[in-house]
Amino acid sequence: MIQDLTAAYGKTFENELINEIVQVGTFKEVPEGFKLMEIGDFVRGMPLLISGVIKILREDEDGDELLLYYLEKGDTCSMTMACCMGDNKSEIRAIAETDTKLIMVPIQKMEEWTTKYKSWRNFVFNSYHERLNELLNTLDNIAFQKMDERLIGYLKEKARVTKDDIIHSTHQEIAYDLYSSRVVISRLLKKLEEMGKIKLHRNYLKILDL
Amino acid sequence: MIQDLTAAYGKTFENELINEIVQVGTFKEVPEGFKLMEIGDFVRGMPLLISGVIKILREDEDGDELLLYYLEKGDTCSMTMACCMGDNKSEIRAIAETDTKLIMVPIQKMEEWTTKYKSWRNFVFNSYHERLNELLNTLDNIAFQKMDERLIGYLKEKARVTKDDIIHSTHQEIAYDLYSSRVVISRLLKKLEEMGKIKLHRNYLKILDL
DNA sequence: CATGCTATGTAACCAATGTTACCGTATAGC
DNA sequence: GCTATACGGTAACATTGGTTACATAGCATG
Repeated sequence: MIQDLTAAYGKTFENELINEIVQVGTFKEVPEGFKLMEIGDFVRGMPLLISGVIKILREDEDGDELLLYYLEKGDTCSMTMACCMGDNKSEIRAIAETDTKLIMVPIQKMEEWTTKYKSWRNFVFNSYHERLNELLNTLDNIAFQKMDERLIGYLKEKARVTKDDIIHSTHQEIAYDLYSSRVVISRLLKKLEEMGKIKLHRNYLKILDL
Repeated sequence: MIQDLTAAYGKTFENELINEIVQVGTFKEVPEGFKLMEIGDFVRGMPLLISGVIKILREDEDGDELLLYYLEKGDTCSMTMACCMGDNKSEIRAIAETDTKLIMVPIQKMEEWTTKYKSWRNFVFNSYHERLNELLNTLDNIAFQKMDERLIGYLKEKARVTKDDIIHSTHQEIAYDLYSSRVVISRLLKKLEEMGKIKLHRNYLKILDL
């Protein structure tokens, strides 16, 4: 655990803090598809990502969801922090997009470390900052872009975080993430294929030139 | 200035901090419609609202805008804080929705006070927290609601922050805030009037029963 | 290979929203 | 009062995206 932590956070945190994290943190390894957090769950701990990717989703009243953004190595979930100060209920759903390693830190330590370690304070501020920008970016996409542009952006982003030009998703899964319907996504994907930007297959698609 | 500050922030900050704010802060009084911050502007200071309402807008590449949320007494702009840690350029536009009093604090003090005052730290965290939730809320509205629901929400929220059941806006102005077009808004407002929910007039409308 | 399930393709249709155009009316400034 | 302008009403139409329905193709399983 300490090697993982140092590899991912050695430049962010001083050794003393790394040691404290090792003392109180719990190491977790979860497979792709694992649900780390559900809307309405009590937030018991704060996740520090070591490796892998987590996707953060928001849900409407009918249970249909919308991808907000991905968390990657060195990230944490500001929503979690925000929840720690509010009613402690999660506003979002978190699902492992790939196999993921992370460390859970009890939320009680947050306040303590904020006073004690400058590096922790900076980390927390930076996390808020980054998440605020991610959210602003997501908002831009949804408010200002049409579905075809959103789809292209989605494919690019997914390829980036998974480091794979092949997107292992069905049209239905893509539709869920974009808060759209399968038929619409199939339609648009077909157009992208006709334009030579992607190649469609069953259960996956390959990005050629987006 | 010190009376205003104490009235708005006396419960939030200790006296010592209030005194520091008085030392380094600049009192500002701006009229309705005044542009406090433009996208791309360098962020020189952090605003602490004393009274009035400020609306925060986001813009697409064509210059069309979208209302994100309102800032009220006791609020500050987390975006500003976020900007202080990044490239210092504002991501948003800020316009006084009503006559507004505020205090500008140099951004250099942020870091210093974060170390020195627990109340300041809490204030900053709370601001981030609130703004993150506001943004999430805005996102919900845009992603999950139809224009008629968004319009109703807009009218309610505007009535709330201005403490006035009469909305002093033209249809065009409402359309700008909602990132829509005048014709669409006129159409929907007419429907709301037919349902007896509002009464339309030139340059203003009255909320009857939303 | 037969069966059945899942994923995808596609047409036809509908609803919401945006666009263009044109009109009448209120109002401010003269 | 006259006139220019801003504001609002409305019709006609285009576009986007969502819905329903059904066909076909791939693939796993026995």
